[in-house]
Amino acid sequence: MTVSKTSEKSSEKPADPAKVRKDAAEVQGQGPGEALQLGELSEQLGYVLKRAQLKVFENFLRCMASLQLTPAQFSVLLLVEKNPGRNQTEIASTLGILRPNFVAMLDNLESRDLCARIRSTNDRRSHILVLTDKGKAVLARAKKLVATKHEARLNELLGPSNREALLGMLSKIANEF
Amino acid sequence: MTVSKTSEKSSEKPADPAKVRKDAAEVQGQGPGEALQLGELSEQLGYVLKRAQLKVFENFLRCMASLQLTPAQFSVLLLVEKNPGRNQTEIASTLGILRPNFVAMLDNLESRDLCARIRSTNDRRSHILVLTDKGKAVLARAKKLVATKHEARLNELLGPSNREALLGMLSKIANEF
DNA sequence: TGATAATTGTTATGGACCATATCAAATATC
DNA sequence: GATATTTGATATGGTCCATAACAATTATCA
Repeated sequence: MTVSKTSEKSSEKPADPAKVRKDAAEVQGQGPGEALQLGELSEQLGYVLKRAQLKVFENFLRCMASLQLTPAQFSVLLLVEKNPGRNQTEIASTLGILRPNFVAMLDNLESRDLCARIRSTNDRRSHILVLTDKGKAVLARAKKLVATKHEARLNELLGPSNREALLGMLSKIANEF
Repeated sequence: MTVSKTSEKSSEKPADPAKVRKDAAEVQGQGPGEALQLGELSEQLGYVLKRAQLKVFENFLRCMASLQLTPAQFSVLLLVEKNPGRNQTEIASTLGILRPNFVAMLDNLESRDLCARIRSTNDRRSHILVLTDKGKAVLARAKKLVATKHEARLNELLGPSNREALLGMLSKIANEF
């Protein structure tokens, strides 16, 4: 990749490899040799938020290992249980899942006999979604696992009132940001 | 996909399509026709956390549109500025980025003349990372944008003390969960 | 010393997730 | 009844994440 020395749009000096090597030389073998300084990174909301989310999902997956449910799948089952008789578009869109991507997800859940697509009699284009008996049973077990292993862990880490405050602030961000 | 009716491992009744259709019939055209009920979903930490994170990243990208910096790229620049003279493995690992995936990221930043790889004189296997002058300038502008547009938005939404509390709880989750 | 192991940056590759365009069937609109 | 819209589905491409493998270099240690 050849970069013209004078084609930079801005008025800044062009990159000077010699200068960069000189700067780097002053820093060779510097640093305490061990832990890096996070610096302002630990004050960036996005950074901390992302890392917390990864940890929470990781823990969720561990808690659900016996049921083989991902967070997304769990949310689909919860939503279908609460809103039976809705079609794919409605369920997918309220979860922020695009319809094309929802197809494979439902194929998976249906192949495991957790939920079912039924052709609507009102509108024969759409598929009504319902939980199967097995789906209801699995979801019930999943809820118990989440409550006793996952959310309980949160409570012992933050305390119930902090956990409630955290949820409130995150909801506010999710809805009003 | 043919599913044997009797091959289920569990002792539950096999899937009964007629039963499922009957259950679905009771629910055809049900629901208020409009908004779905989120139900327990809005109490699931993982769900709210993920949605908040998406919103925050989305806002971050809008604020940084003029500089074309993603959250991940911003974090790399911040960390290299704070810890000059470290190699790729060190920077990548403290950010939770796997070394193979860090290569393309650095190719990008280097091609834009924001940072540079310098062969270390101590260990000729490793590449020392430093910001270029342009990289330092861009990062300075990025910090200002983040502070005035991004984090300021958070403050006006939550208030400074809540924002601080939120950061503390998220850090706790990220580090101790 | 010299043979072997470990590390660094890199490439290749595959999976998961996300987004867009497009399609046939069914329905809505006019 | 012609046209437009909606629904589920397929194909496809992009991004991010994870693993295996490789050459160059350095560390280990017999």
